[in-house]
Amino acid sequence: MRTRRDGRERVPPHPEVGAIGLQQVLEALVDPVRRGIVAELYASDRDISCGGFDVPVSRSTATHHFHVLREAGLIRQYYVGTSRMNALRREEFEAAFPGLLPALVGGRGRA
Amino acid sequence: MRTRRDGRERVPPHPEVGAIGLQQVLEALVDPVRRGIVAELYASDRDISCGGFDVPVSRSTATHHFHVLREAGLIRQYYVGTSRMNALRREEFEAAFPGLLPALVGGRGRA
DNA sequence: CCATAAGTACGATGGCTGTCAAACTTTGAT
DNA sequence: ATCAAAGTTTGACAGCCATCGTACTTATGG
Repeated sequence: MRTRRDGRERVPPHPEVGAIGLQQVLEALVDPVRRGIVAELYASDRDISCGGFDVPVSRSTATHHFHVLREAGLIRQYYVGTSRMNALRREEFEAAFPGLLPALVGGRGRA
Repeated sequence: MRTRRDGRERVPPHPEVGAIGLQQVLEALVDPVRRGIVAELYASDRDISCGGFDVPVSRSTATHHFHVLREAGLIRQYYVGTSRMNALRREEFEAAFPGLLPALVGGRGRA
């Protein structure tokens, strides 16, 4: 279905990575749960549904984290059936913040 | 003087960078005031006293920020007279967290 | 049509932390 | 000896945010 009862789009808008500041990105990635989500996506070559992550929080909290990550330009979300898929915005993000993702969720350096 | 009334050393101990986790580092660098301090040190080729930074907070708050940065292994502090000098632990930190400092306080990428 | 699966939205809550002012300490200069 | 400069420490406070449970929505399968 295209429109919903409350009028909101089912897939919320994604900001352009170029319009996002480093502060917002850091506030997103300082949370270990969110960093874990991004790390899983970074290490994977395919998109992952919200329920497909190994997160130690409730579903509603997980939704909150995905929201923050989306608003920070780190992930793109789209629906497949009832599942919401998450894709890492790799190249866009790397262009805007060079070296940041590798340094934070790449394998090199201390954890 | 070497020992103080309360017995504490005037220069508190500095942790080894190898004993610090990424989580602690990010919690230190997510604060814009602290990131500004580190950015000033990163762009400078000499150490800077606590009062020599351009920070928009009170002295006691600044002290708190320097404390956090020191505990996160980002700076080394030593006294010169009444002034407390701050040195960026550049190489040590780069070895432990490759690329992180340049990505966060280096000039490249979005602010 | 009904049940189930997968998320979302909303309110409430608890803990953390950045902030400041005030009092204090140490050092250096007069 | 005093005084000023530079930081520190402590306590208090306000705002934020991660978390959860509950209720709700949407889509799919029988």
